[in-house]
Amino acid sequence: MSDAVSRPTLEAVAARAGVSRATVSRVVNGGDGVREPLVERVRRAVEELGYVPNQAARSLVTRRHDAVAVVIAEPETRIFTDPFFALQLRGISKELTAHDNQLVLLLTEGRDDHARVARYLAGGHVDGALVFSLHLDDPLPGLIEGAGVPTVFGGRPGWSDGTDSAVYVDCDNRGGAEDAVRHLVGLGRTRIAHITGPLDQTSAADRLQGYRDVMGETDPRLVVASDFTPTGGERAMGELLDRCPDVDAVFAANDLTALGALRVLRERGRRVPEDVAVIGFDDVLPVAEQTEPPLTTVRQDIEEMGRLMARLLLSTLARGGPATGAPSSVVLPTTLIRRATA
Amino acid sequence: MSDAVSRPTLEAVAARAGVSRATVSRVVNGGDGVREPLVERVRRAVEELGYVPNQAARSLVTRRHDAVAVVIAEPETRIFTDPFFALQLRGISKELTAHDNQLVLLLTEGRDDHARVARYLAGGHVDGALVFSLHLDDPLPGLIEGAGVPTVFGGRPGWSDGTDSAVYVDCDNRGGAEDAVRHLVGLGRTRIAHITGPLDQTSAADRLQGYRDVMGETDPRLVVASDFTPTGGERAMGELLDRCPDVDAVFAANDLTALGALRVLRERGRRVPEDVAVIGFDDVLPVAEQTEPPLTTVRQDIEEMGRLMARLLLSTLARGGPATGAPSSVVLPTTLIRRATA
DNA sequence: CTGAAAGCGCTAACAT
DNA sequence: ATGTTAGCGCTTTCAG
Repeated sequence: MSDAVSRPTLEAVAARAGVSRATVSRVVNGGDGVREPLVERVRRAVEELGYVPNQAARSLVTRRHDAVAVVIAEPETRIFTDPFFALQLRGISKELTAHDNQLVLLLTEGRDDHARVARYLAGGHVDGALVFSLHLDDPLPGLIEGAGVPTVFGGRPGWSDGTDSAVYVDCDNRGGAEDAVRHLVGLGRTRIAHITGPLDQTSAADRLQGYRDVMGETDPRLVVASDFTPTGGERAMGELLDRCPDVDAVFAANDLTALGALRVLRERGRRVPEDVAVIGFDDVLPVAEQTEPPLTTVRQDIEEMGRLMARLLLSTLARGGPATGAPSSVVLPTTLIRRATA
Repeated sequence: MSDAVSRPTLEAVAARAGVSRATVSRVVNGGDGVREPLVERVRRAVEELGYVPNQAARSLVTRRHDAVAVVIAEPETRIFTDPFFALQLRGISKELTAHDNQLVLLLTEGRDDHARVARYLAGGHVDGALVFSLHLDDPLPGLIEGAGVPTVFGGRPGWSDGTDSAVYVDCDNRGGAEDAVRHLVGLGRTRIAHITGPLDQTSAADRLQGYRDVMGETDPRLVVASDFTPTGGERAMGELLDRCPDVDAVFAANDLTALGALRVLRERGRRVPEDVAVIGFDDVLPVAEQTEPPLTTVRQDIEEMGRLMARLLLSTLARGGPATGAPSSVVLPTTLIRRATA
């Protein structure tokens, strides 16, 4: 009820414990250099008064907030279809929590929101930022750079300038794609198609590159662009069947796309994997395990990537700025998970 | 880069504009009671220096943070399967953003995290809280009550004491369920089953109640408990078919459950809706529109519920505490969306 | 309408 | 090892 008024201050605790504010502060912040009996007395006073430090006052002097922003700049509705973000968020949340940091979520709905986000980051409300889903033409990285906030990106950023300086966590999209396609080749398939993701994202572009690495020059009609969604996958698969009725394998850019593709294949009476083998990417369990038949896919450890991003950022912050031997980007390996579709 | 050091202060702006700190503060906070020429001068100084107010310093004196916590206490993995939370988050985010408030996300993974959340809320880091997914035996509401932070709940809380005081936003689960079942009855179905959600959540309990309202006394074997997940829906549908092979309609507690049920029905060779009609609940588009056949379901406006929760909380905060004519809970209507399964 | 001054609650030198 | 003191950057009376 009437709380704000009555919150005890350091002063109050000090009075109660019969010590100075400084001593209480020391105890509250770890208790180093304070003798045991005093520590004990202060602890009790804190307990009795239900003292909780005022974060604003603390931040004002330490210039730290123990909070990091998570910026999700997905203009489209993918966030709401793909468990990807939720998983990543969970990893981030776990890691931040373990280090007593708070997660400030910044969702952007479009260009208009970019300025707001930039302003917020520049405002020094948070110690750092974790940024997702950049597209090639995204103005956000520039704005963030300008804000001067330590940042780790989720997925390799695609813009050209200053690429080296950007720290990111990604999975080996290209290598994973190569594995997938090689597997298809090993199965004896010869008309192997690829349904891409949005090619203005590096993850999609890299997977396409992996496909090309293995396939070399192929019938260009075997590559059809899509957008990481089930509906997009359906449309693309439809086109594919129309253009190349003899297709005998499909590497879909992600599991959701594969889901759509499977649906169309079934509708059109193609047996999977007998007539057409299918491989996805991500291994988002609720999707991949539940398709019919269960999806063979390239697994990336999404939650771990989230955790890693947070860890990287926190370690950067701990070193006091990106200057001191900044940690570098991490690219995690992928694994091909064989289920029933290939 | 080296930013924190160089961030200009009110003082700097004041100096540049040739006025006092107080005047700058007034202008920055709306400019009431400052004459136009001065306002203009100050604005320019702010612009030129790129001044951004220090939130910590401001909070220290105003005792406001312009931030609210969103607590998602979903012990299970539902968050990562069901677009429900993402949609709600989006609604909340939009509303908060519109009022210059920040969203602090608190994800809890289990009982251990409860204390942490309670401590955080009690710590006065945020002005209020939006809390989700309470189960009947959840200790969180009590802890939150204790923290003395204005709170709005997502979904009717189920615990018995002090229920009246809790403000929540929910949809008319019972009424929606009644509509669904009545529709099934109108279709001439007589063996209408219900696959429930987790009955320790009021949303699931209320939907079951709605089913009972219409069905009255029925074969108890027609009601089978589940958990809002596709896998749960599969299992439940399987049991149902074993126990009551003559079932001719199913009202599933949510769309994901319906998804699982549809899968099993297809596997077992039952035609939908000819042999068995199916209705879901939620109308989460990516799910409901994409089932085979498209799902008839009870729609609730999830994003709007999120927006409403935020609006309610903010208005409470604006009035300066829950005391002054606190806004009361809101229950939104539902609509039956007829697609192909019933 | 504007300025001067007093803190908000805390940490971090600096003394002791 | 503990206490004293000086702010962190801002808002808000209170004078003028």
